[in-house]
Amino acid sequence: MPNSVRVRFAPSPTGYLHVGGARTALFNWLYARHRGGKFILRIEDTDEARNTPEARQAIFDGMKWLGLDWDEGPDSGGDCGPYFQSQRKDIYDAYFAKLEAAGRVYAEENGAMRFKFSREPVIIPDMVCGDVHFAATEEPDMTIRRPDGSYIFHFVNVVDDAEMGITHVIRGEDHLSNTWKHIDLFHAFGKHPPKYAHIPLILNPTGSKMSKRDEGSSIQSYIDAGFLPEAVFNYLCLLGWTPKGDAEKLDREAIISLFDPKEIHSANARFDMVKCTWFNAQYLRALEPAALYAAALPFLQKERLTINDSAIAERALQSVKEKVSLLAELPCWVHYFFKEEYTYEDEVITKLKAKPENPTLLKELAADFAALSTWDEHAAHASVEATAKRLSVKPGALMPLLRFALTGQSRGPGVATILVLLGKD
RNA sequence: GACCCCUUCGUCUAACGGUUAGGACACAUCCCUUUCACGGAUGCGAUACGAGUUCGAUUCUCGUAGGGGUCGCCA
Repeated sequence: MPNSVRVRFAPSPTGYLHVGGARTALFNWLYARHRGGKFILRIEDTDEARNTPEARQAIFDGMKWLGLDWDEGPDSGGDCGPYFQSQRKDIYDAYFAKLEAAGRVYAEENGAMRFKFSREPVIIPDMVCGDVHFAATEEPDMTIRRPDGSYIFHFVNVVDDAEMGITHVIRGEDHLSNTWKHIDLFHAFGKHPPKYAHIPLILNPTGSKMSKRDEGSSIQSYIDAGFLPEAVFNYLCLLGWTPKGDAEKLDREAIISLFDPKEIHSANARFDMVKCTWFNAQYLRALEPAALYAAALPFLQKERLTINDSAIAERALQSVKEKVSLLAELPCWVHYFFKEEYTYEDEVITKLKAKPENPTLLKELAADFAALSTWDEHAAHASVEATAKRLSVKPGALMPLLRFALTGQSRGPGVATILVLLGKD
């Protein structure tokens, strides 16, 4: 059976890609993929004064990073283009003419054009909120065209949804109060409105709408902090929707098959960076060595660490991956594997100086290491224990000492692992 | 102000009208352990308030309070 679901994400390129917008895109994308329908990206750039190329790029980059590919839209083409509203003036003019012919518009003194509301009660059947009733409005008629001939959001949004054959509008609940205006317009065009699903908003930890200043509001900030896209994808899905069953960590395919917009909650959710970070730690640990290396490499390079041996780097990263939550934390856990000069933590210096016998102990360890014919973790570990026995000290006294001397840090991977990766010399 | 949406542990949430109200994150304690972590175990912790319907309400209805949103020649 041919599937006719067509959904869209329609951001306006006036800032960064916001988490709220990203989740709206995500839910639309999930619904399209779940139903085998089409996901369309449309750029709502009718407000020339506020649009920027950077913002437009941030939308593309953010969506690609999250893996939200669009079937129709910029770079993808499609039968309903162009997908930039700034390039669709002819279509809007034609639709405007229909309204004019029907006597539904009139001019202001300065040339702005208003749409005459039908002023009838409206019921919005919403997949999330149920039937939402609005009494006949007493608001003033709405402006749909500026004096310069450019069109306003409500008008272009409806025209494009009609023109592009959008079947389901999944968008933030902040649009619910305006939806009756859109339905009024659909009727004026002689079209059936699409099905609506108004999804809850993402709130900051204080409980108000996420704004630019809030941590995690920009998708770019996740990229910079070293989040994995699949972790953010997973976490965002769980804000306002719960899949059947107990599992929370679900991959893309599982979520696609489980997703059902009827299960979307109607209450707003607060953003929790701690839990989002926890998801990232989970995904990080599940990474294969090669994948971890690939993901971490840009962060290592950013700290100017030069990798001569990628096999060693893979193993080094592997040895600390369960100690961190974000990729950006990795460099300071592994930097001593990649450079000769590194600073010692104050705490470490203090401890090394605390016991005068330390230099002697280290020399004894080195002597025993030198006698080894094989150099692997097992041999290194056994050697340390033998040294301890020979000197009548606890291995537990030697291990931290070695770590301090070799890494300058008080924490890290197992000492034997460090020894092997660093090399016998 | 008018209208719209919403209200279960601190947070995200589960629960055909019948459960000791479940899980996850966080937090605390313990175990594991050369460090830091991971992992395992245990604990802490909620139905906003008030009525009504019902044998029985987290669940249905109404009211109150609180939170959020919309009322632009922004989107």
